[in-house]
Amino acid sequence: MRLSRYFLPTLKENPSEAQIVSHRLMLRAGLIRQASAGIYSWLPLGFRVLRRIEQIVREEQDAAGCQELLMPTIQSADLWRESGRYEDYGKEMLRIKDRHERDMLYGPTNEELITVIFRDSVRSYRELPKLLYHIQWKFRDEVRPRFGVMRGREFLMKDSYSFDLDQAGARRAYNKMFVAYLRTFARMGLKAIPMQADTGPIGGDLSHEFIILAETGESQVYCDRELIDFDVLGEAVDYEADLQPLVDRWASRYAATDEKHDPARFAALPEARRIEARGIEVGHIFYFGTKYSAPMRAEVSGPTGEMVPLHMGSYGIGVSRLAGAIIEASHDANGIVWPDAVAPFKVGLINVKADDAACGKAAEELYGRLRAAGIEVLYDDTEERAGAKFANMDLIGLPWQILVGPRGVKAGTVELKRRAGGERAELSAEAALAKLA
RNA sequence: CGGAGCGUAGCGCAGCCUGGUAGCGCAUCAGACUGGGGGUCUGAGGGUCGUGGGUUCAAAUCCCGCCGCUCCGACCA
Repeated sequence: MRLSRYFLPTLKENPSEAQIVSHRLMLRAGLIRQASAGIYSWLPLGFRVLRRIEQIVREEQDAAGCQELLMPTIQSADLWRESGRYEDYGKEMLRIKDRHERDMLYGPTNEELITVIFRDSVRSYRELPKLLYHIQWKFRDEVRPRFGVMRGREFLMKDSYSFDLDQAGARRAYNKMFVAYLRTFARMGLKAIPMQADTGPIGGDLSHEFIILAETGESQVYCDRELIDFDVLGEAVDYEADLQPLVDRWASRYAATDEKHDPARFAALPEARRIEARGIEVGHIFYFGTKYSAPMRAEVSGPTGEMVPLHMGSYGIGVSRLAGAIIEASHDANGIVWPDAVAPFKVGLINVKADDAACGKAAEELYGRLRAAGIEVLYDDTEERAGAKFANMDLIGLPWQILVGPRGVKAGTVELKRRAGGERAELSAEAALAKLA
């Protein structure tokens, strides 16, 4: 993509409404624009990031045997009256009326709808277990939206739902999601730590929040430092095998949010291993048993012929929140530092001297070769001065930069710069291509 | 839902207290000089001062209502 043609409105100064670093950088780097309080438009560069994140989530859900579907954003109030949550949910639920004065709502979550879909279609235990998910916009009318996309009212969420005959089955589904979540966040370059958590208004008795550590986090968290070095991507996972040992390896270490914090257990850790920090919740998994299936009569015939209410769990990842959370975890004084896996482009190509014919030719040629090699490149072919280009490229945080300048063109080299760490190397265009391929 | 602010050009802000018809920096446009970390000079364009009402000879400025946005707390993915 040529920057001269790309819609990338970056800002030199910090917008006054943005207080935390990820929000400031998302506005400055041209990723998002605010539409109203807690509601954002995603501009081309931001949307690319959002789709990257979404795709990683999707791949890991699919790998764990979860099947994707898509439910609507608007739901009928009747559905929620059936579960009893229409009254309980309070003002956070955006209630609307259609032209026939029917009560509708913009879905804050989808337990009711998925339960009905499942109830109406599945009759026998022999069709279990099932794991379903979708990635859809949600709306929760927060009293106080803040921190940009980290606590918006409208947000993109991946929510999965498991259906099992009994608690043991639900536990297996829970474990699958537990492991899938570890892998999902690790692939995005995040250290997400599963922590025991309150189940909140959704109910249930088994729940972990996945938290990444960041100064601007909204929750106070406590954990064992060794968790940070656990590697989950290094080993192959067989989702059909017993995942309990892998889950236990994580779950047995101390890690808890404020509400579940046990000072005595925490104090038992050696001091050097105690981490007390702020955290951002990027995922949350629940087992909630028959909380919805019982009142909504979502039952199947069991092995002995009797009707059995389904044991369910739900599993959420804040997809749009992750974009902000990743920036909170990965930035420096000059801007965003995208982890490779979620970067909107892999490399930014800069023609350092816009009016130098030889530079222009070399840059154009390299741009063509990068594209031919299938490498996603944003090519700054504008007339800006070198300094402005560098600052802008650092701001948007692509993992690699290639600088084509008069010095290198003479010597037959380009400069390859790693955004994270800032290491630079002078090498031939071929070598740079090989390194990025 | 309690408390506190803010709304003036695309962005960041001054002017308001003490009323006299709007200004600065950046950005934009034109030209020149420049050319490896947001450059310099010259010139130009761009604002119903959030909105409705009131006071006044006169309102960005004073008073009242409304709308929007932000921050702290409570709440929450």
